[in-house]
Amino acid sequence: MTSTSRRLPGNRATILDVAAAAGVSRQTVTRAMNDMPGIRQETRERVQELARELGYTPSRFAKGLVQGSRTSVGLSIPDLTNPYYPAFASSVVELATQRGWHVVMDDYGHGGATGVQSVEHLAPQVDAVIGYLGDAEGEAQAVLGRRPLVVLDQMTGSAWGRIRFDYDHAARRALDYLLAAGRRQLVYLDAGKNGLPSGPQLTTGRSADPVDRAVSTRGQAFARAAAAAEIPLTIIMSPESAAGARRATQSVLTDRPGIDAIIAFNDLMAAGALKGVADSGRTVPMDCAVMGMDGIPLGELLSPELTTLSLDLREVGRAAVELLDGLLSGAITPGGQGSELVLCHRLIVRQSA
Amino acid sequence: MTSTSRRLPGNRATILDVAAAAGVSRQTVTRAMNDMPGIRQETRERVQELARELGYTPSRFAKGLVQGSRTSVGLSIPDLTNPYYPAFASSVVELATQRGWHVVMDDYGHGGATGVQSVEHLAPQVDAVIGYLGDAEGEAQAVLGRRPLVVLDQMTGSAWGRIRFDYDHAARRALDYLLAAGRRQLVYLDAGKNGLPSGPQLTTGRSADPVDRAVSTRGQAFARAAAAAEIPLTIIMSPESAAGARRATQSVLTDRPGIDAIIAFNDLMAAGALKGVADSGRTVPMDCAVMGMDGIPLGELLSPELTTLSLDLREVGRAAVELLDGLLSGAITPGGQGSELVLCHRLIVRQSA
DNA sequence: CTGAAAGCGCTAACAC
DNA sequence: GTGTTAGCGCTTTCAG
Repeated sequence: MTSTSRRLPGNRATILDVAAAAGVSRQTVTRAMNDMPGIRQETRERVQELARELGYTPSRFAKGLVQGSRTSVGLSIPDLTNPYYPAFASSVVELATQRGWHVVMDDYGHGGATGVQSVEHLAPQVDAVIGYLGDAEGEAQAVLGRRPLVVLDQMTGSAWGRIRFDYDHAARRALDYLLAAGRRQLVYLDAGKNGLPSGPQLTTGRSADPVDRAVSTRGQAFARAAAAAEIPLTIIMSPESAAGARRATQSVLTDRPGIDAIIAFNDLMAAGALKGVADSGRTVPMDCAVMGMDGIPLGELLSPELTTLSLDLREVGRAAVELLDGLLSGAITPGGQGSELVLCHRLIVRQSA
Repeated sequence: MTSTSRRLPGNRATILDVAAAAGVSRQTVTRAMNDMPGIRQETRERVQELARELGYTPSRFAKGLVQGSRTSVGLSIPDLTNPYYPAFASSVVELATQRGWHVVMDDYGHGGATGVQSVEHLAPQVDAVIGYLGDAEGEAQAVLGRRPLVVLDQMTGSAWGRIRFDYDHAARRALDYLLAAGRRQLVYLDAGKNGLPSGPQLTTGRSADPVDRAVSTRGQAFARAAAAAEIPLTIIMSPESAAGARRATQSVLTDRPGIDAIIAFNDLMAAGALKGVADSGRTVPMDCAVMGMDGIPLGELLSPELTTLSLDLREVGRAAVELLDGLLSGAITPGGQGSELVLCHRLIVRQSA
């Protein structure tokens, strides 16, 4: 039996085991392990060697308890599979790391979990949460108690920090551009549950009639903008995926051959729409323009390259981290100055529109 | 001064503060907070109310110390910006969550950090690490001591668990396919530092001459396969990005107009190569085939859709998590049965080759 | 139903 | 240089 196989997996060695093995006090072990002064080099090395043999690893809990550890922030994300989120996460992780924070990631979309459940999962482990929680029914801030929560793209709820996007601005920019380019038969390809192949269609415009509840916040902004511009806008629903968008696009193009512009809920769906338009034998942008929303790098790789309402995800990540930083330090108070930010999309014209 | 503003941000309320405020013992507070039996409903509610007002949150360190918390695993990733990694991470997070594990994510690519540094960063916070560490010079397993490390795509080092990819197999499959399709002038577009616009080129094949050190593991596998098939293969280097690959492709196509197939280091670079070929006025796949490697969803969104050596990232994630699970439970021992897995790529023929 | 005591593993402060 | 003491905030065990 070697010294390394002495203990069972669950039975981790403690500082006392090392101290006993080395015939020193636990304090000496601490000094050796943390490269602290006031210990003879020889002792230090002997203790470190023993620690390694015993497989000793300081308990992060005991250490955290006595030292107060680095702050760790939870990052709650609905779907890492949509390139939007990793791009955002990448930025958050980078900036958090710069501040010495740890990031605990939760991708909650898989098991059909909700944003609030994700926060509940993260809560015991973190000092704060940044997240895209969806339109949470539950109260995520309450779960966190006194620890700050920064939510993105959410209107309701009582999160301490909030980052919103000005979809009305984006919709106006998009419509202005498309209209100026002579587009007249516009479709908004929305993300939603009831996305049957020939799903529900809903036309608005030339009036300020309230839009169907199923329509997303983004879709509603476009409906408002269309109404204001007095042009009709057909809203169709599809699952939030490229494949879903492709099918929905094929189907709407069959139903309404005159369509000359499609605005998609996000870039991923726009990529699907691009395919769908091509499937129908049409050319983008000549026969039909396609516009995305998000500004993820993917857009530049498509052919034709995607015209999109871009968000600069590095800036969004920076905004979230800085807002959280302010909340954590007390420089920003919940509901106070700077606790709510509104970011605007920028229209990036490439080839697809 | 309200009761909620009583304490400073750093000065978190402890269980004793709540107990004092409620006029009960700390044990009663514990019972109230954790929904344990043996407490009157009225007392429970009163304590919970007070706790909320004081912004009391149980210290995760104290709790972990006494209870031994959920295992938390570090996920070390070089670059969330390459869609390959989030696809992998997504799978790992999902499966880890199913097991009740937490995932601490570290995207170490930004600040020019190395994989070993990433592990050092993660180490105080986690019970194990899964990671793409690159070809680490340092010894990451040593940093973790007795806690398991599972590395992917790494030949050297003494990680307890290892998942490798059979690049020789992949290279043979690719070359067989391309050769059968009549391709004769092949280029391997490798990822590497010295990727000048008209960077170093290196031709191999018809002999088993050892390949330049700068060439990646993947590139070397292709060089071996080309030598075995006795066909020449030109290896060029480019930065590991779509933009870099695009430039490198343009430049090699100018230098060597006869090229009829490009195999890229990964799908992201293949996307760039697609653009580069188009830039040069050629058509894919007629004039020049393009083949990627990874099998990320992006490939299906490109035009033409990318033919690629695909890996099924959900399976890779599953393999990593299951290997770690075995290591954690002792079912798999370092260096023993099942501690090293080799996964094979599958050729997915779409449109680009 | 509630309280008091003990101790998780570690480090800070002070002895020796 | 090294050891001793105290205590971080919580839950477990055992008394009341």
